[in-house]
Amino acid sequence: MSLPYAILTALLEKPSSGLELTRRFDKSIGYFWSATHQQIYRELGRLEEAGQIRALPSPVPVRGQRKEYEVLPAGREFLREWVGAAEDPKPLRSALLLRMRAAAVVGSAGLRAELERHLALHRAQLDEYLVIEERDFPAERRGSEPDRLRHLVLRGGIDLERFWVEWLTAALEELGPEG
Amino acid sequence: MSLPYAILTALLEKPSSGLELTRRFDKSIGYFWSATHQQIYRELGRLEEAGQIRALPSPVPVRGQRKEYEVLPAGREFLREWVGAAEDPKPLRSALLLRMRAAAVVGSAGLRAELERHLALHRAQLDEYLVIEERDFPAERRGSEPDRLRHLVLRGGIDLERFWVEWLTAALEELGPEG
DNA sequence: GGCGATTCTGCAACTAGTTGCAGAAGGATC
DNA sequence: GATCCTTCTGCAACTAGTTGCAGAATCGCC
Repeated sequence: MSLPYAILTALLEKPSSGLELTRRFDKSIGYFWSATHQQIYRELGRLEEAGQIRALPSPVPVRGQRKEYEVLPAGREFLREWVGAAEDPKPLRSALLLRMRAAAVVGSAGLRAELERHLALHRAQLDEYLVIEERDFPAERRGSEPDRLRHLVLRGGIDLERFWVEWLTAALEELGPEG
Repeated sequence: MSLPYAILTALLEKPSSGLELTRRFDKSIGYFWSATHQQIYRELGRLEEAGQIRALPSPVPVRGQRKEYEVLPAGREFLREWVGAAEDPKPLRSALLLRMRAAAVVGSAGLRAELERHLALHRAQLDEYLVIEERDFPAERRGSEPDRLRHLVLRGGIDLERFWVEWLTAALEELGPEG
């Protein structure tokens, strides 16, 4: 649903082949909209079909050969329209909150270890974000408008991870040593 | 993926028919794992098939007639195991953060109104949660273990909404009056 | 220059979630 | 007692996302 827009954004930031995109979806843009290489290849096909991107001319267009894509004006316009479009937030789906609720009914046996594991994962992700922030958005320099927007996005990621770290910490405290 | 567990939890809290479950998924348990009536009916069928729930005996088992389901011991055990199982957090997918990133590339025209709309929605959800908290978890009373876990879940919802309210407020400030 | 590992692209088949619609039951109204 | 509206259940068809695998190109190594 948002995948085509994610791909257009990524390609505008830098024209890429399918695999390059896949790698960039493992970090950077993928922090906020993840995708597998399969989804990406399929969507590249659709976007090309729709005339929103094109493969840079290459000698032999055969299977197994890398194709670099760039965004066409129609694709840029398509993305521009989406930025201002109305689209309701998707309802929350959190397996972890759900599990806690299940634990209230059938008991919290074994939950503690799992919460600790998630806590470690979220702490790691938070650290990763903080490194990126320090590298790309140093405190002193007040960047351009695009820079400030990108920083805002990263800030969102950071505060979301902080939320999870805090919630998990509180949950572990509440569970006590046995849970 | 988590839907069967959500349904088992809901049915353990109270045996219900498909439609009752659907209504409860529009609030309460559905705040953390939403589902449409279609998903619910299909999953009820599967769970019954698998011997984890059963329809309470009714005179005429025909189409169009309400069926009330209850959880069988196998279903309770199935849920209990899931509570302690290892399951990685799903990567984040936020269309809103993605859009902000797209705005950094193609401009933020029209985005402001959308952010304001989302802000209002998140504020409303937050208020809803706060009313529930006051009703079900008054400050003075320190509840039982299950109560405390349920409160923790609600707290998660509350703090997530607070996060969005704060992020959206910061984003609107950053965008300035034109965006 | 032949061989094996890796890179890059993609097909096929699957599960999860969504949307549109429709039929049966039962109550409300005249 | 016929008609209409609502409730409840469910089928069918769709879109989105995931998983497993496989073929072609390329690169490193001997």
